[in-house]
Amino acid sequence: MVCRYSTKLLNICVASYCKCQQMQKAEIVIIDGIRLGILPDVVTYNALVHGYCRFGGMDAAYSVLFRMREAGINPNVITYNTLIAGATRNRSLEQSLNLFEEMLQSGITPDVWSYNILMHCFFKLGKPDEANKVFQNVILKDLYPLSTTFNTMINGLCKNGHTSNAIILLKNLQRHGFVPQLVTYNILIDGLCKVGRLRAALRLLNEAKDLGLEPNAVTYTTLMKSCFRRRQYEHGLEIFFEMKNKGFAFDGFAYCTAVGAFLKLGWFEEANVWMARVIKSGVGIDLVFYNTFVNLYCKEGKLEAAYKLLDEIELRGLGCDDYTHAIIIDGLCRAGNIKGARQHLNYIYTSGFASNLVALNCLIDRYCKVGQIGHAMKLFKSMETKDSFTYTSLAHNLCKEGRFRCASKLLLSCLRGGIKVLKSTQRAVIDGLCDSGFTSEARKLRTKIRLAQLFH
DNA sequence: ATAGGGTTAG
Repeated sequence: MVCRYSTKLLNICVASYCKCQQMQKAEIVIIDGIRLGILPDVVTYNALVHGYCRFGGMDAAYSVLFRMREAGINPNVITYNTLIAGATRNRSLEQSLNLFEEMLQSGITPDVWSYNILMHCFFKLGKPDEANKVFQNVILKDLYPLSTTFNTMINGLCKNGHTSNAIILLKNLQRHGFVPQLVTYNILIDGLCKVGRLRAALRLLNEAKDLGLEPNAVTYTTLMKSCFRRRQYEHGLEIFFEMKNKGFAFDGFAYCTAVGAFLKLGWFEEANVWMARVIKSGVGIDLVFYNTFVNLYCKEGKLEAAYKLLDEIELRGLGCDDYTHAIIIDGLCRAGNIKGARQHLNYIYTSGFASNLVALNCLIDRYCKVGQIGHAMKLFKSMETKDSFTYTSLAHNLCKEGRFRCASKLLLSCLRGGIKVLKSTQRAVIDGLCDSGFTSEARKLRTKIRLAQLFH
């Protein structure tokens, strides 16, 4: 009895250390406990698995699974749920599916949470149909869906480009007695903002307020980000300071959003001040925060400092991601070191990274800006996927050189790929064609752009 | 433990 009680205390200790990124201290507490005769149980190991999934990477989490089996403790459904969710969070989606299979084969019966996590994983894989199958399965089985189950569905639909269906689902659920929570509203407000349906988003915000739900930090960050996306910086910053005045506990999300805006505006002093405040405030320093910091150094031209941060990211076991590398390659390009940028690109390819569209776009843009359009075109032709950024960079710079017919051809292939062309790019090419006497070509291009928009 | 944050063109 005494021993059970002690294990409970141990678990509280371990869980709280794991929560605040102090994995080493959590391990020390466990060792001290064993020395005193207090043995860790499933709950202890589950807390460790959870901590490592968040802060130490999946390999560290798997090693806990190994350790607990060695100690004669069997993983339970919570262990697997934590691992599956962790793999999903760490972008190892295939591993999540394998783990689910492994759980079934170990004779562990999945619970509602397992299915929620599985749904979430399918949505992240871009397979809404598979997620929906799981959803139907939960409803048909004798498992009671939780409000989280519905929120996961609504969120997944929004993230997979089916925001309208998400709204329809909400209305249907409401007819069956589902009471949306603030989370539900936050999900839909963000979804609507991202597809540009601002008025609908504000309607939902008011609906939430009418139900007595007070907007929280998530709501504010969502609205702030939506302003920055539309380049309404003043309005976005107003929301940022309103958050502060209302006494919301600032977290990394709000800070990174605001600093991102400062960088876009070129307000480096402001960005530095806020980054210092974040570090002082003691909020968890995660990969997104690091990436924001790397971006700040790159934009200031402090590449040495940026590289030091990359080392720190790896040292902490967070692992640089596509964002980090795109930011550093852009930084090298801006510093005029295209050779270094290409070397870094080769380096990430040999480290097992897939092709990085944003980094390639940065290189193309830089080649154009230094007048090496030939190099830009060569890179362009080697790319399997392109986006609006790729075409915009090339088209504008071709125009600058007076090569309007070439730019026109490019826009047409862009339209064929179903990629939108910015109004300013259209104008640059069409006006250029007109001014250099290719009036009929200009007319043809305009017609084709309009036709493409009709079918969009 | 379902929601918000970080990269590129004009």
